[in-house]
Parts: sequence; structure tokens; C-alpha cells
Amino acid sequence: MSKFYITTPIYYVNARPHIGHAYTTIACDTVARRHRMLGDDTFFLTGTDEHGQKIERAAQAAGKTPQQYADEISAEFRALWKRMGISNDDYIRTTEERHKKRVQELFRRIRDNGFIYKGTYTGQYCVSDELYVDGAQPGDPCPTCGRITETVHEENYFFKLSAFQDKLLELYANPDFIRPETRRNEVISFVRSGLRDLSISRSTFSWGIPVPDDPKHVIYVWLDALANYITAIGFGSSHAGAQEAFKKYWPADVHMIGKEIVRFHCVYWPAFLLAAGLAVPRAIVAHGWLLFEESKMSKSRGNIVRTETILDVLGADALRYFLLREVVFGQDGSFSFDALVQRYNSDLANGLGNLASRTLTMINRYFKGEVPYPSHAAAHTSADDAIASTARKAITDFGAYFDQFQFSRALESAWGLIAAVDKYIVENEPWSLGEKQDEQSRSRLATVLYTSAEALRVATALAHPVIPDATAKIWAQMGLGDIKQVKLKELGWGQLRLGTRLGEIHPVFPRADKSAIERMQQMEEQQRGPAVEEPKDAAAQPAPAKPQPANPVPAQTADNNGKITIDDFAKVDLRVGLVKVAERVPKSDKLLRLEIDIGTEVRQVLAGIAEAYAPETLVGRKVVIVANLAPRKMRGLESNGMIVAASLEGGKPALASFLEEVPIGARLK
RNA sequence: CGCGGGGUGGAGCAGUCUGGUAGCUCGUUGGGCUCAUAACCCAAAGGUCGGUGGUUCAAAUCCACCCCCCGCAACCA
Repeated sequence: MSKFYITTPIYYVNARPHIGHAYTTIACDTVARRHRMLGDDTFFLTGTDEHGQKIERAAQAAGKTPQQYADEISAEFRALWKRMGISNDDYIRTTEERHKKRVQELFRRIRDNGFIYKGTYTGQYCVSDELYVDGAQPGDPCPTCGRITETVHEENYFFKLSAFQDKLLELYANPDFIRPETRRNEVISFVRSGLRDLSISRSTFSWGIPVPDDPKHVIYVWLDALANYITAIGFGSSHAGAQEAFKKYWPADVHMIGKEIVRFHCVYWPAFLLAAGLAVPRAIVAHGWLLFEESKMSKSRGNIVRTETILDVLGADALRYFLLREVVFGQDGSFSFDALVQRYNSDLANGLGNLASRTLTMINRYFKGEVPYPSHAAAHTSADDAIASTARKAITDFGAYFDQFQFSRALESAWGLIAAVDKYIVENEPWSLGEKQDEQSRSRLATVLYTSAEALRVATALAHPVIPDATAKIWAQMGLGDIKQVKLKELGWGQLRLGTRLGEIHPVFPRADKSAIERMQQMEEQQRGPAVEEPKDAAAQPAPAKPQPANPVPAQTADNNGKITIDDFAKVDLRVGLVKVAERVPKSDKLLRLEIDIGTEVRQVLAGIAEAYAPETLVGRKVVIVANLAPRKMRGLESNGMIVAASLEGGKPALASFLEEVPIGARLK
């Protein structure tokens, strides 16, 4: 019996679970279930990542301790996985004692091996991404998330990442180490371009695991978080049992991740492990992002879909099937309620569900609920053989695709079998045979129904890791008992025992009508309280372990029902100006550089109106500008003011102007 | 030369690495069947595979150049 160890990223508790997290988790769960069916000693790990400055600050803003804050969100993840029937064997939290101690042990090991040194770092740091931004100046935004970076000057511990460049490249030589290939190429070129040592401690905040022997510092969150993959299974423990487990399960067979955290898993993590003298994981598999189609009713932004809505209306199996069948694993895919219901109806209700229903009903009707005897030569045709060979092929193809994480193709092969059986049934007209009582017809009928039922059994067994609940029901209806007992390795054609008594039959996938879509949309609508600003990215950072944005910048003060006083308005210095010079800013799409005479002086102003106005049409035109706006650099040029314009549909601007003659420099009030 | 992802029948996609009659799902139209969850089966219509050139006996697929779309970023004070 071989072992199989698979992990999800541990999810950062700065955001509530959404469908992107569910996607990663479902994929892992499916793989884990298949390996259990194959008889592997399988260990499936997930959990939450709870340290870091971002959590510390978010907790503070919420008036909670970081621990309380993390407890709450972590519990939400745990509850969701439970509700979805996720079969994880453990759930690690980085705030657990077992984890903290073992991370410190890992740190010690790397340090003892000479790969950690103390140095100072001065530069810009992005709190949101927990990343240092090379080459940035104070006030510059983070290249990843766009938030303004903070200047830090710290004495830190550094990890000699630079020492591992060649060793990492050797790892990448194995094409299975990073999948899919595009990600592998990205990583290779990143590493080839040179690695700099990595700061792996922080002293500017305290919500983290203290550095051993130097508790003023906490360990860098990524080192902390990545280590979960070994701490959870017993690395660094003094217990014999834990040591055994670590010896047995490490290295991991698969780290499944979203594409946004490829670098951490493919570069830093193997380097940390090498430095500690530990084995590296066998494979890192990155999936794409789930993008959300904008629903037609809410014209503005798409939204982050909550998994609960789908679970309420269609159930977990529908979501699991949809995500793995519809999205090509590794690439970005799109989600919509429309497509979800479509898939559900055509593949699950009309496909597998209906095949089960028609086959089992006929066995009930014509053979009193006992699987009939497949007759010999006389009642045997090549069509029966064709189904058998399609089924055998489905078994091998499904496995081959699955092993390559090509879930959509694996499912296609199983559903190809279902379609073939539907066709086989129509061509062989068992209902006609059922009306006749002669021996020949009875034999033929028995063969047809046996063949159909056997194919149904095969398809059901194959699909079980993906849609565990529904297949368990079908299995029971077929009178086969507990589907978990199935040994996939032994699955083959002709194993359905004759005389098997069917269980009670009822539809497994009731058809969903259009109201299901509306219901889900409404549930989502209600969730979006009008007060809640949605993050601008319509699209779902799925499963970011160390995720993206989330919390909008603390909103502008809009007290008093959003009304301001005349004094507030008076703060804005609006003036009439005359455009003296207008030209495009080189290499920019939208930006014009204007020189504007506002009476007292001529100002340089940059405006993002190039798509609506040709520069030459602006010269000599009177415009309204905000004269006391803080200067801002764009494209290397300073802008001293802002042109006032109406924002039209599609974001096109229309400049404010006057019907009457107005003098240059006139103030608006 | 910003980074990335795309452009394949009405819609959504696969196929591109490893050239060889263009495939899937949905939709449309017509027909069949009645065991089944108004499901299932058959047939038809519908494609210059973004463009141009090249390599080749053969290009959606390889090469070169170009066009367009979408994210993100830049520059929308």
C-alpha cells in the first residue's frame, strides 16, 4: 500500500471563504477520495494561515484581538468544509502550539545549517502582500496590489536564498515538479534571472511566531505558513507517533495551489526545505482563477459568489461537478449561475440521474428488482460488446486523465459511457422486448438491462470521488451497499452480480428550473448589503493563501448622510482656466499634458482625457480646474490640479464649460 | 517594445506542446421513441479555426510579422 499526501494552501484568515477557496479544496478532496479508493494510505491536509501584520491590523480595526479574529474566520472555513463534506484528515492552524514549536524548530535547523544571517533592510514594504518592493520610493504603490507601500527600516534575519539558485533549477528539470508547464516556465525564468536573499523576520509587529532566541522578531509569515505542510504531519515533534507520521507521509505528493502563489511554493518553499536538509515535495500543481461572469441584473461589478448559496439550492455535488467538468484545470475559468444550472441539468439530471432512473426502473418492472442474468451467445450482440469495451476504456482513460489532473477530460470519458448507454438502450428497445414473453426476448432483455446496469455501475464508481453523495445514493439504489468499499484498482466489466436486489429508487438529481438561477442570484443580491463596498476586482481571487486585497481603504468620511457643509465645499478651490498648451504624454493612452492659465499663474496639469479629446481641440478652451489639489506625479510629470469633467457612460469625460463669457481665474462657488 | 490571458459554427469551450478529413456542450430546425427526472435517440442547418506571409506532400496546430479583445499595471488628481 503506498501513501499519498496532498495539501491545499492554508487559507489566509483576512477574508471569508468564497468559491475560489472552495475550488482548490474541492479539487484536492476529489483527488484524495480517488486515492483512498485506490487503496492508498491517504492524508489530506487543509487549514488556515493566521499570522501577519495584516491580520493584526484587521483585528484592531474590528476591535478584537488577533486571536479572536483568527478564531472566527478559521471557524468559518472549517464549518464550510464540514458542510461540503470535505474529507480532510487534519485541519492545521498556524496559531496552534504544535505548529509554532515546530516552525521554530525548522528555523533553528536552517540557521544551524548556516543559511540564516542578520542584516538590515531599508525600503518599501507592502503590508497587504507581505512583500518588500524592490526599487520603490516612499509613497510608491505596490506593484502587485496597488496599495501605497510603507517605508521600513529593520534589522532582520535573512535567508540565503541566493545559494539555492542552481539546486532549484535542478529540481525544475523534472517536468512534473511544477505543473502546468506555463507556470513551470515562469518559475524557471524567475529563478534564472537571479535570486536575492530573503528577509525572513519582522520586528515591526508582533503577531507571529517569535524567532528562537530573539523574541523581538517574529518569523516571516510565508516561512510560517508554508511550514504547515510539515508541521501538521509531525515534523519537529518529540512524540514518537508524530515522528512516524512525518517519516511516512513526507514528502508531499501534491501541493495544490492557485496560480497567484506559485512563487512561494516553487521557489521559497523548496529552498527552505533544502536548507533544512529535508526532502522537497514531489509535485506542485497550480490551477487557474475562477472569474465571475457579470450577471445581467447587476450591471455594475460581478461579484464574489458565496458557496453557501449554491449548496442551498443545488447541493455540493453540483458545485463539485461543475467546477471540475466546466473549467479546464490549470486555466482560468468562468463561473455563472446560468452555466452551473445548465451543467447540472444536462449532465447530472438528464445524464447520470436519468440513466440510473430508466435502467433501474426497467429492472424493477421486468425482473422484479433483481439484476437479471446476462444471457449467453444466443441473446448476445456486438452492441453489448461495444458497451463493455467503452466501459473498459472509460476506466483506463478516466484514471489516466485524473492522474494528470485533467479532471474535465476524465469526466468527459465517464460521461461518454453514459451517452453510449443511452443510445444503446434506445437502439435495443428493452420496452418492446418486455412486452414479449418468448424465451428469446426474455434473454435479450436480460442482457440489455444487465449491460446497462453494469455500465451505470462503472460510471458511478468512477464519478464517486467527484460527486460522492449522489453516487453513494445510486450505489445504494443498485443494491450494492457502501460505495466507499469499492476498490478502484479492481474495477472492471462484468462484476455486477446477478440477482442483486435493488434498493428503493428515487431521483438523485431533481431537475432545476430557471427559478433556481433566480433564487441564487437573489440570495447573492441580499448578501451584498448596500453598505458593503465590494472589492473592485470583480473576479475572485480564488484560494489565495496569501490573498489579495479585500478590505477597501477605510472609506472617505461621509457623515451626516453624506452631506457636507458649505465650509467643506469652500475648501475646494475651483477656477476657470485657459488651456495654453495641450499635448499627449508620450507612451500613454489616456493622459494629456496641459498648461493652463489660471490668471495668477500657468499650471501644468495632467488629465486622463486623451481618449475623448484631441489635444489641438483643447488649446484656447476654457476649463474648470481644482486649483488647490495636492500635486501628483504621473508618468514622471507633475500634475498641479485637476480638470473638472462629467463622467459619461463608459468612463468618457466631458469637460465642464460655460455658455457665458467668463474671465480667466474666476473662482467657482 | 509593461505583465498576463485570449481571438475556433448563434453562445460557451476543447483541440495547438507531439502537423494529417475541425470536435464537445448548449441553443436552433425537422424526425423518432415512450423505459426514464417533458427526459432519451437520430438527422440537418451553421465555421475563410483574427489577418498576412513562410516551412511542409499536408498547418487551427510550427515560424515571422501584424490586427483586435479582456484582466492587471501603468496614467484615468
